[in-house]
Amino acid sequence: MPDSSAFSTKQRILEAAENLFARHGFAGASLRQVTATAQVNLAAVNYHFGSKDRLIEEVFRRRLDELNARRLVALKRALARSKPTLEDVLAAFIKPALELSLDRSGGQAFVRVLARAYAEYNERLRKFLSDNYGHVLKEFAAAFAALLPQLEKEELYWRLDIVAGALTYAMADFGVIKRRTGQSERDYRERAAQHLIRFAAAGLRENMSGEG
Amino acid sequence: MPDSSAFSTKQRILEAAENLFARHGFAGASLRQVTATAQVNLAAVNYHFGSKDRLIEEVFRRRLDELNARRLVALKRALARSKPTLEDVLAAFIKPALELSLDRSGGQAFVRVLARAYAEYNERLRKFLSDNYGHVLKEFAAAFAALLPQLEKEELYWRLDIVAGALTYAMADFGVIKRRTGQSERDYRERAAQHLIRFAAAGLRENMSGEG
DNA sequence: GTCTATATAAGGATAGAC
DNA sequence: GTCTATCCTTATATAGAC
Repeated sequence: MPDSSAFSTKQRILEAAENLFARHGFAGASLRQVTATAQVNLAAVNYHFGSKDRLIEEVFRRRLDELNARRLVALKRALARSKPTLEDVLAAFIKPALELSLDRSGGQAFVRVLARAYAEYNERLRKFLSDNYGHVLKEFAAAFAALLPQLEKEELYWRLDIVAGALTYAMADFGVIKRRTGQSERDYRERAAQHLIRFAAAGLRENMSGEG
Repeated sequence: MPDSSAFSTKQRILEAAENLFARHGFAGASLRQVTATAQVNLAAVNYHFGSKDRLIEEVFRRRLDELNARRLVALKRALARSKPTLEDVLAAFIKPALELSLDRSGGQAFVRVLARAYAEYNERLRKFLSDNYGHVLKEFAAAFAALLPQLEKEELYWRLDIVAGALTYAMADFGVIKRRTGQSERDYRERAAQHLIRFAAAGLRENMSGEG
């Protein structure tokens, strides 16, 4: 019984990998660091995952399957209202990510891993994410399009790209804001989500046909 | 005369490094790849820069010294107007980056390197950037604060964090927007900058004391 | 399913000739 | 300032015992 924890070897590897990928990137974190942190044998990674690339994919799959399922449920609920607003749709996208980031074990690290992925050009990883989760983004884009019918498609996509960048970084908490003393992590992050939603809604609604 | 180009060994290393760091990240791009791409000897990196870490810093310094100098000049000009607007200050920040991204050699790669840096936790790199260029961000923050006096400081910093994320990713062109056929790179990027400015201005102005 | 041991490649860095 | 050759470390991956 070599384990020093109640979790399985596979689980511990995933958790260690998530943390180290968040801190050092995919290329920067080695399997030796991962297995040492997880307190498992080096060979266990290849036994359970086959390769480093497949370990990376599993780090995403473990969280994204549930995250995106929740987003789609929330989107369906939002659109079922009599008068869904932009804020409703934005919240359907953001709040599941907020909840994930508050998850006791590793959620916060994972949103940083997501931000890393956004900046990666690795084709294998991009294809994996696009193949498995691209349909979620498509559904949200359609919902935004329905709520902003006056916008040309190209205009809408511009704005959604901007929103995506803002979301990715804000959720990953790369910024410089200091928490107020005594403010809980949950309060802080809920404020972050509220700010994001209002900010993004204002930008999406802005009428840009007028000149500035 | 082993060079196959008119540029010096040092220049060629910097350009190759910039490109490879943009595509593969700092850990993901090896010095062997860099020197092979630059068509110089492997040992040249250590001779000219001392180490990989210092090469990374020089990749930043080469572009950021000028970029941030231009930003400060533009900011000074914007604030010298009789009634400077949010859009003026945003443009002072964004347009120099736009110009850089249109630079013939490597500017586009560099804005992607910047986006990589944003996601890095590497303490040495963060300290280097903060020590050398932090004062620029402080000046812009002060200008925004003066234009948005009704906002609490924490509120303002929230929004600037969001803007920073949006800018970083949008300038790095990580999104999915397809260029219209026949649209030049310059036209495309100038549209991007205009969108960013209007979007960010709308979000910064939004009155969040009301409930949504 | 987990271990040790190792194959094999690639990494950063340097010594010393030219 | 540039080269070759090499040191030493670290990397991913696997073979085979338990």
